Amino acid sequence: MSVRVRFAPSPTGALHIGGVRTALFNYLYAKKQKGSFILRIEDTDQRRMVEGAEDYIIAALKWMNIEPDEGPNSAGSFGPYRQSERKEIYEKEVLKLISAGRAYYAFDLPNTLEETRKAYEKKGESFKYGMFNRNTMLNSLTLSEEETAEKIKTGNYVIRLKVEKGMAINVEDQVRGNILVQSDELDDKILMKGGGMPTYHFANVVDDYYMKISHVIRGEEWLPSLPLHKLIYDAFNWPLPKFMHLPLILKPQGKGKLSKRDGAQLGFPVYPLAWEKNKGFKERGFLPEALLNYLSLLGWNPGTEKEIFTIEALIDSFDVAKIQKGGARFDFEKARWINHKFLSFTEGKNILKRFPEFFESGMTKWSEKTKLAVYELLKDRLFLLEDFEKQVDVFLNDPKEYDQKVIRKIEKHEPEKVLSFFVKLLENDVPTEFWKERVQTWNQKAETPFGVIMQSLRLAIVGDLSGPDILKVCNLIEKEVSLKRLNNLITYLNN
RNA sequence: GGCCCGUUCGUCUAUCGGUUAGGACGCCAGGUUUUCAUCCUGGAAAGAGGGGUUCGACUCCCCUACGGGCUACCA
Repeated sequence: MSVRVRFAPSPTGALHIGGVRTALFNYLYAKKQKGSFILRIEDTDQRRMVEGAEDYIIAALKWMNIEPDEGPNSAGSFGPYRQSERKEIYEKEVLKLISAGRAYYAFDLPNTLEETRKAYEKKGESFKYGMFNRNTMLNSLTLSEEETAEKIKTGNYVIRLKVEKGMAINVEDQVRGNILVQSDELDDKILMKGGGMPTYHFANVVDDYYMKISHVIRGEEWLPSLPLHKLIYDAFNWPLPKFMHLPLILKPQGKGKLSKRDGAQLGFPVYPLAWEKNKGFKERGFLPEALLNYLSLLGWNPGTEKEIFTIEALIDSFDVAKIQKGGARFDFEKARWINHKFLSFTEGKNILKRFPEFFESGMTKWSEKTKLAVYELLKDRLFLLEDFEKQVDVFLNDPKEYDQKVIRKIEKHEPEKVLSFFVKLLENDVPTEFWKERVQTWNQKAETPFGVIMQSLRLAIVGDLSGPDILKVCNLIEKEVSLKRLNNLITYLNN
């Protein structure tokens, strides 16, 4: 049997980092097993739908290059891939359950149930619609056939799974092993909501069956409903797929799972692409392959000490047995470091071509050759592509102020003379590669420490003691700019 | 509250009964560099607690604690 996995997000907002990780693990498993990766849109809650969310999900997967083999925008013969377009299937299937006595109609009003629930809570108990009270509720088990038929006609009903008493439900999770739950703990979950839409649980099982899903890889938040899902499979007499529940991605600090808020508060992205006012990993300058590399390490490890992986290497190394059980905290620093690694071994040419948006402002007049030379000079200093903007500033703008500590340091060594010396070199068009030896000849008696000479130059060009090789910088900026900056500092020192 | 899942350096993790408990991020120190960053070398840093099982437990079992998830006509 061929491996078919699915990523099944709800279009209730942007895909966040946890969803991306789930998609990634599905993708890796599918590719590793030479199977298919399917995208299914779980849009059964029409009220929570967010416009643009589905497009966002598809665009995000595309950016990360983990594109589905089947899905609403892809090929595939198991469609439609949106649950809202599969209503007839669920209706047809749920009827089978009713005639088999495994499900029943229920007519209790939502607010009545709500009140009951609240009343129970007040007493410190919890209300479960199910085996212990279904005989006292308004449903096709308590009403006569005529009454039931009458109520069904109004359309105001839900369909509930009839959970049998006293069963031990045993389900296997590939990551966690056997999970045992007593059916008495379960309630009669709604399968079909009023209005004819299925609930997640029902649609999920039906679709996974129809789409011949072989492995369900999803977040740990679904683990508690696994026994319920098994009951639904059993009610149909369908074989179960294999299940793998992934550990959750937790906040970097504090309690709970990573949420959208954490990103805004702690200054890191939680979305692959920009969403609303939030920058995504893309806009911050992550290479998608670096993001995936980092995410792959949250809840999985290769079992070796290697931790930098191309996507191909990831597919090759991926192993379900190495999936972690405990939740993993998100660590932005490490994500940045991995991006830095990718930047350092990816050819500058490719970076410039793939991410032109980071190499535009102020640089438009530069030739491609200059851009590349500047990038190569700066790349070791970059962790995110967005860092480039700050780093490139020295090439674009004259220093606005001078580091006073450096002024004090060079003051006693006649910096004007040093600076004038460099002015002369420039005026005579001496190539920068000869500057060092010219300095030495000029300063033969070593009256001025070499460090001070270079620092004077750096101060004039940069404004402080930071940045890449100052001679290389001088080599790349125009002669006039260097002259202007040298003269600026001379003027400044004279005043 | 109930049910389920989990717990090794601050963080991500290796260890599948016998190790000086390894690696990585971050941190600290040193080196390289005209400076900063990169880079290189080194360092500090961990088995939640208590019971068992065993010649021997981080590893297996139980209890406790802590953390997390679920408990909707949301997914």
